[in-house]
Amino acid sequence: MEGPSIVILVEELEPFVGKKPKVDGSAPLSVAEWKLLTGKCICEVRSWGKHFLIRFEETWVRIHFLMFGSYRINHSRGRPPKLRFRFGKDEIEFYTCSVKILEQGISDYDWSIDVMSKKWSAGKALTNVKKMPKSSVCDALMDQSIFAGVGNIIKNEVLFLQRMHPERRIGDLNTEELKSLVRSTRAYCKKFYVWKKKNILKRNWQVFRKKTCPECLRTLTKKHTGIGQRRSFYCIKCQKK
DNA sequence: CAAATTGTTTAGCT
DNA sequence: CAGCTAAACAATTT
Repeated sequence: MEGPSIVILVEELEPFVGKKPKVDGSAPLSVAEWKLLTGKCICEVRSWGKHFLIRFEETWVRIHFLMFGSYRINHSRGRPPKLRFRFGKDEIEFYTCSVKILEQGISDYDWSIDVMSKKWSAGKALTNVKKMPKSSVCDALMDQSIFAGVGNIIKNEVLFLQRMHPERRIGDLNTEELKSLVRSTRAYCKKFYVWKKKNILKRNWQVFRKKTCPECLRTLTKKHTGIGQRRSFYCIKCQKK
């Protein structure tokens, strides 16, 4: 689940803000931690990168969906959720996710690196990315301390839009190329959000899980790239090293 | 149906 | 100690 999807989740939960759910689930929280959520109302929901954040009065909860996480609103999967909120006839279930109580709240979050945030800063992204000249662009884009919210789909699509090879080194790019990469990443995240909401995300994928380059019709290369060894789909002709 | 995967954390090694 | 690697986790989709 990538950043834009979490923003959509926030919107879907807005109608429940101010309400007091019955809370349960199989998440491994201590008795004391469960107690922090029971009988409390949801005061606020927000996102930071791939983190979904819920404030129960004085307590912040962080849900991270990792690779396989999902959620359902009034449409249970019929297996035990990690976390469940029930409001009268409405229920929300979160599956296969990590659930954490944030002891020190959300004061440590830097909103300026969240690609979906109003406070996002292109300048900061540029400064941060320049600090890792030895890294491949594919790793830089996936670095959550620089581009919080960017995942493997966004990485692949942005690199194709930039006609940039995933294994190019940050240090080999000039400032204009880096600026363009940073801006394109933000822009694509916004598109991802719009397309996902309209349910037309997949049909807009250019290279992710695709076989042929939409530009030259050559067969795309499929390779695990970078330190992260995440799958990259790219065209060796259109995306030069 | 086997394989791949919208991801991160932690332990343990060099 | 910095930096890397393997392992663990987990369930749907292709």
